Amino acid sequence: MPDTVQPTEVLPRYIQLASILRGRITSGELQPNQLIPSERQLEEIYAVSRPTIRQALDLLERQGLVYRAHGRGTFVSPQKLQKPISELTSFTEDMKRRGIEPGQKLLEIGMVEPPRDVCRQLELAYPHAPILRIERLRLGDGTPMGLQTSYYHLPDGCEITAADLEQYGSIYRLLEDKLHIIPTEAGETLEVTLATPAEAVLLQIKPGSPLLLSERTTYSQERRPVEFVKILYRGDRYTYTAKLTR
Amino acid sequence: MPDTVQPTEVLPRYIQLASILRGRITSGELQPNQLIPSERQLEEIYAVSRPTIRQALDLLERQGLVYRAHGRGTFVSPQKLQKPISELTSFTEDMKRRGIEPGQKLLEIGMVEPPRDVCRQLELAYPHAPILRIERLRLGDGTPMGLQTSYYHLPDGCEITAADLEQYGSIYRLLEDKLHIIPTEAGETLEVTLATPAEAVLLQIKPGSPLLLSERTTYSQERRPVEFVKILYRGDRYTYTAKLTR
DNA sequence: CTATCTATCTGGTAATGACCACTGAAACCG
DNA sequence: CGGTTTCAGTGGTCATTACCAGATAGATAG
Repeated sequence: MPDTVQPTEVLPRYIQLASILRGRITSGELQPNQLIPSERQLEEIYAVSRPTIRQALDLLERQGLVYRAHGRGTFVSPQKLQKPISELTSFTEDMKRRGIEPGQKLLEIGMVEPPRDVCRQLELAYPHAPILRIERLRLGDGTPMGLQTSYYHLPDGCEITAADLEQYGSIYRLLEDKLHIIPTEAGETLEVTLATPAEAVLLQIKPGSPLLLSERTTYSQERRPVEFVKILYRGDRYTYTAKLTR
Repeated sequence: MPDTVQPTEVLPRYIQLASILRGRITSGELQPNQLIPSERQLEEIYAVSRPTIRQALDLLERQGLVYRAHGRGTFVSPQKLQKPISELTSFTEDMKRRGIEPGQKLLEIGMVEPPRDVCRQLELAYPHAPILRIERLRLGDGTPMGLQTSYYHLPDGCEITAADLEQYGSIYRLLEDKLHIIPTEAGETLEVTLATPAEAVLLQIKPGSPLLLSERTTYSQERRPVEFVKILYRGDRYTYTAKLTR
């Protein structure tokens, strides 16, 4: 990691500067609640203007790495909540962050006529021509964690096959790299249900066991609904975590 | 709502401008996906400089009201997700937003020695001197929705009594107005549990019914843990909603 | 010695000017 | 007519300058 801001770099200076400061924080050089150099000092240290400094600090503040106090200075946040803001992650990323080896078992993939509730979430007319449906068993360290059913409404001409899914590993990576669809926003709801016999078999639990049902609609960068996902998590295995800000 | 930006106002201009634009969007004057005036046009319309315009638009973009496309312009977001970002709300606010009349029944209030898990969340030594504990039954339209146990670690000399709670209605309002503690950040986890006999009686459900257990630690503006809350929601009555962004 | 004032830090807001990168449509050329 | 180039307009980045407002410590007056 360079410790100076290079005008020649492709990345904007404020992002470079944010990376440098983030590094100094996560490395432990700057301790929690420690006062960091003032904006005018940073101006001299890194030879960039104050608006740029402020843009970098805005970024770090939104990421929860620093907090500012008018008249006193800018401080390093206690690392506790330095994690994501309210992150949009895939199951795969989520598991890795918890130190659990993610896995999956493809149960079914194909084109189906979307049911009414799915049409509503994806803002489609009902009935609607078949769209992509994927049903997967999600594994954590080899044992079943959840049962996921996803529907994708893709632009015309786009296709996802089982082979693609195999190759990219993550649907999100596939969406981004191949189809240039970048999920940027999602609405999620969580509620409690009880396992049906069929679900119980797949998840290797008793019928009637409590499950955490997550429903998520994901939107592309143009705010079009792209994906609707239902995941049934085993109540005894899974904890949902979020970070809230005001 | 004034439609010009006044330098004399107490509020910063970029916030005034954001309010004006927000009003034009929520009133329906600006339709979803409609192109709004360019930053240079807004500069003339509202007689403020471009950095101020951009600050206002940054705000609206983070709030999900508009989205920007490099080289094309700024557009109104479809209102679907115009709701809060990932809001830090109290049970009271939450219920009101759903159109349900919130209510509560105070079960117990007093100073107790915090158990180990509470100490850990509030970053206190264990054992620790007694701190404030409040146990309440949360009602929605008069029927039990959840059972809430809260612990507060307040600065020396601060006190909360049952009378205070009655007067202010919301603990958060009390914290802000009386103690000048503004909750700004919280970590929340959600998981599934089953009702114990005691809990079942209070919530008027059968023992063993599935519950949604929410645990939240709230931090003040100085990132000190202030509050630790456990809420057991009735699984058949409550749905948790969140908005995620990347 | 205490309480107040003030100088001077801090971050917050704002204007001005400049250049870059991306987009899309009009103008151009084969 | 069809494909290409050009260019004007958009948001993205950055420097410079200025003043305001909250916080704090040292100077000052009581």
